[in-house]
Amino acid sequence: MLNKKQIRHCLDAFEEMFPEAECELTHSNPFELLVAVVLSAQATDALVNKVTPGLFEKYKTPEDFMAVPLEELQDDIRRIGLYRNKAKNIKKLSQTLVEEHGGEVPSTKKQLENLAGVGRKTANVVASVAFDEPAIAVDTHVERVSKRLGLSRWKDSVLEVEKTLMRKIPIEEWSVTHHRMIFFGRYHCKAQRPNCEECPLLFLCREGQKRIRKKEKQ
DNA sequence: AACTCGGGGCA
DNA sequence: TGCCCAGAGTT
Repeated sequence: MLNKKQIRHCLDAFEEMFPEAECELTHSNPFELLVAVVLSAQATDALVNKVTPGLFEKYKTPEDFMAVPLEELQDDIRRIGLYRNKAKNIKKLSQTLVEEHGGEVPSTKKQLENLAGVGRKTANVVASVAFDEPAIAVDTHVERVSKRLGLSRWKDSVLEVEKTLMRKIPIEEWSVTHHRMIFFGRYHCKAQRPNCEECPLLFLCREGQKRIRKKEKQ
C-alpha cells in the first residue's frame, strides 16, 4: 500500500492528466441525473447519452414515467441493455419519489440507496454530482486503478476500496479524484491494455512494473 | 461470493 | 465470433 507522499503523487498525476474530468452523463437536473445513472449500469456513457436526450424530451417528471405502460418504456430504452429491469426500476423509483419525497430527488446517500435500481455506486454519484455531498463512487475503473496502483489492496471488496480511499484522500478532493480516476482508468490504465510505458506513475506502481517486466521477457 | 440480466462496441 | 462494459438484486 502506498504511503502519504506516494498518494499525493497519484492525485497530482490524475490532475495533470485529466484536469477537467467530470460526470459525462448528460443531464440538466437531479432527476435526469438519477435516471441516467440508473440506465448507465453495465453500459457506456456514450450509449446512454444517445438515448437520454430523446428520453428526457418525452419524460420530464417522475409522474411521466409512472403514467407510461411498462412495455412502452422498455421499448424506449431497449438499446441500452438490461432494459427490462431498468424500466421496472425507473417506474418504481419514480413512484417512490412521488410518494415519499414530494416528487423530488432526495439528497442523502441513504435515501438514494433505498430507491429501486439504486445501489451504493449510483447513490454516491447522485449525492456527489447533484448535491455536492462528499462521496467516492467506486465503479470498476476506480476499483481497478486503486488496486493496480496500491491505493487499495487486491483482495479488498468494493466497499473496502471505498472506505480506504475515503481514509487516504482529503475529503475536499473526493469528488474530483473520483472523476479523474474514472478518466484515468478508461483512457490510460485500461482493463485490457494499460499504457504502462507512458505512465507517470509507473515508478510507484508494482502492477505496472510487473507488466513491463513480463513484456520484456517475451 | 456467485449468478443473472443484455445490447452495443470493439478486436 | 468472443469478450468486456461508469451495477443492482437475489440466492
